Amino acid sequence: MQRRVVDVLVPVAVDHPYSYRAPEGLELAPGDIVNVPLGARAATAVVWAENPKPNPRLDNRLKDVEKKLEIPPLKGELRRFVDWVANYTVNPRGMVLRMCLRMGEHLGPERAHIGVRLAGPPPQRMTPARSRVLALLADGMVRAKSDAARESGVSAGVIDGLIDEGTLEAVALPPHPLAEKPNPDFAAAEFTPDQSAAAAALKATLAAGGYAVTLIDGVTGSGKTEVYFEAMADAIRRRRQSLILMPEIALTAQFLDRFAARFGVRPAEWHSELSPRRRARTWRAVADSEVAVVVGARSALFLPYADLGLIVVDEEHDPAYKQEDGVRYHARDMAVVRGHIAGIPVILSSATPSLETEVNARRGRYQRLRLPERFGGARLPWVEVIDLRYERPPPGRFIAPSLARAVKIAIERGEQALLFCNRRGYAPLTLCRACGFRFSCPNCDAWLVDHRFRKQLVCHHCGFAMPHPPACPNCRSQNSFVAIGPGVERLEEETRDLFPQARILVLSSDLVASVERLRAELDDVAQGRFDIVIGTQLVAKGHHFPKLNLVGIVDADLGLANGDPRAAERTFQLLHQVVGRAGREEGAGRGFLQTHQPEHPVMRALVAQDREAFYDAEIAARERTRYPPFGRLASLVVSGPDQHDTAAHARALARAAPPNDDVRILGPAEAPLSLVRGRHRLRLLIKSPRGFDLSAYLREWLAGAPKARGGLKLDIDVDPQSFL
DNA sequence: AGCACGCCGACT
DNA sequence: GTCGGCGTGCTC
Repeated sequence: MQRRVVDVLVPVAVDHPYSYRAPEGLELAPGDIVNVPLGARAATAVVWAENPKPNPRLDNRLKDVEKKLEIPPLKGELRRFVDWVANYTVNPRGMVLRMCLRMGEHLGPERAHIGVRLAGPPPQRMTPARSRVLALLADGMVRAKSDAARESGVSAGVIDGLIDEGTLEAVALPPHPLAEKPNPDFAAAEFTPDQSAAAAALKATLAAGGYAVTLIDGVTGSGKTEVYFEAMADAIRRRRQSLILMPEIALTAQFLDRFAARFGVRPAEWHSELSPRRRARTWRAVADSEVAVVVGARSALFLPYADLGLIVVDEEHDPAYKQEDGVRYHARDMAVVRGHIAGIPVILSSATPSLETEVNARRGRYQRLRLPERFGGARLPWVEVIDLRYERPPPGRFIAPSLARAVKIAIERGEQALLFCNRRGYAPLTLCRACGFRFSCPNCDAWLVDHRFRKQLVCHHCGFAMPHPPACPNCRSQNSFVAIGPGVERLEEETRDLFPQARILVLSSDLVASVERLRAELDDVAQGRFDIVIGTQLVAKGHHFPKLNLVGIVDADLGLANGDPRAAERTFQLLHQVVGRAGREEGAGRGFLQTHQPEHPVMRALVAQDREAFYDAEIAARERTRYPPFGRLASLVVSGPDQHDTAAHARALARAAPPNDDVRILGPAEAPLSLVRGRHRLRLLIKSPRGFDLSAYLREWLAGAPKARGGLKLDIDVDPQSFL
């Protein structure tokens, strides 16, 4: 007897779907989510295709689909996206599918919420706790059991007791929705003429329908968000879903409030810190069209939207959009792909677009909407350079006198100052004054960073930590250690010394106890409860601090030192963003850049506020060197515990590369971090012309290359963003 | 990614 | 003699 066979993509590291028999009476179509036996276990997987003539060689090995889940099927749109991402990033399709199915194993029936209401005579024995409950419920209304307990200050046991006595009645509550429907007309925004024009253009793009990419190119504080909210309002009116991608969802409390101010309710959130239950509910609600707007981190791209109508990528230039482990993908680029596949508009928003996006806008592939002015007439900060070659901070100090004076004036005026230093800890290097010994990580090719708050020397790459030893491990000298270079903790010390009266807050990811705590601290800053904030790049991201009028960049050269082709672009974007924190509301902001190279194009562009000149120069340089977006790159990193084995494998890999006139292979060479977590790393860089199918080339190469085994590992990164 | 199978060191 | 370490390979 012949039974129907379907090809099912399983969420494991295989590229091709497996064939399963459909049990009698089970209708299966592509996209259906099923349970299948897989080896010794069961897996939740997705029917990828019908299979009218299954491979006869598999005949006796075919297993049955166990069951079809009562979940909306994955749309063809999402399945094509999975195929596309897997192919492009050179990953097994199963691993990409797995990202779509990350809803946890909590998709069972919703846990019933129980409510209680007054339903019978008072209990035989009355107690103070019981009377408080009865007083609360005297109005006869239904309350959730947990609410009733909390509001009357009793434990849940008291409520249960009253239910047993028949005084209260338990009633099933309908599950409360994850997110209320946003109201597109809840609050009309007040717009500048530029904003109105941009919003109108976006609405026209939406009305025209179909795929289109629009760049909202507006200075910090110009109200880009409110502009794309108008497009979103239209999407809501059309009853289609919207996705807003954010680089770091944990820090977006203010954003959620702005959304609520415009639409009356908060949007659904999607990020890694959701509890399993909430994750499952959100996933399901997105698939069921119960959620109209999702604000999420990059993984939200892989949600099973019932009817996605608009994608927004906020701060599209942000490096956090690049997923650096597992399936390596760039969420901005994949958002554009998803928009293309779904045939819907994509909005990219930035004050400092990525070079890729800038080039696409200049070529007219993307529509550009400019918002050149700050909302409410606020001016962009005035930026000046402090040339550290001439104006030196005192020995062992990092704040130049003129910056210190500016901070003093700012806090005397009751304004806030931000000192930016993109280095966690106290000092990036500790050495022995007597013998020159430097503390380095035993597992990595990196210095140990002095963290005085934790009282440890810490490796930022592997987490290795050790207490400060009393004497130099090399020469036994006592008290001979010197801290070299600044970190935020050291700046705090210096700042407390300079401004003993000031209220100072240090914001650094390693000092953040929890997301909630961070949100509270950011709120404290916004409320003016601190005078000086010292922070790493944590402070660069979209927070609105009304009283902040002064920004000092302590080490503007920091990001320029490494040999990364994107170093200048990154530094420009980061410093621009940080400086843009100043003067968003009151008065005119000022920014100071402490630098040893004031003539560097990045510094010049920031001081002259001449972004175009910077892009012109950077685009010309990329064009000359054939770096992205004028050529393509992939990186293959071979790593392993033994240096010689690793190097031998990297060389063997290089020898196996198919000859191709379009492709240049550089290396293997020691990767910039040649040792991480005890693993030696060698890198091959593959350069090709724009438009060349690097993914196909890599697949062909790897199919004929020796496999990495014996502790060796190969990491493939198509379009690498960071060279570290 | 799991999970089983398999081949080498320290234990009841 | 077995228990268990994790390296290797397969999953329709």
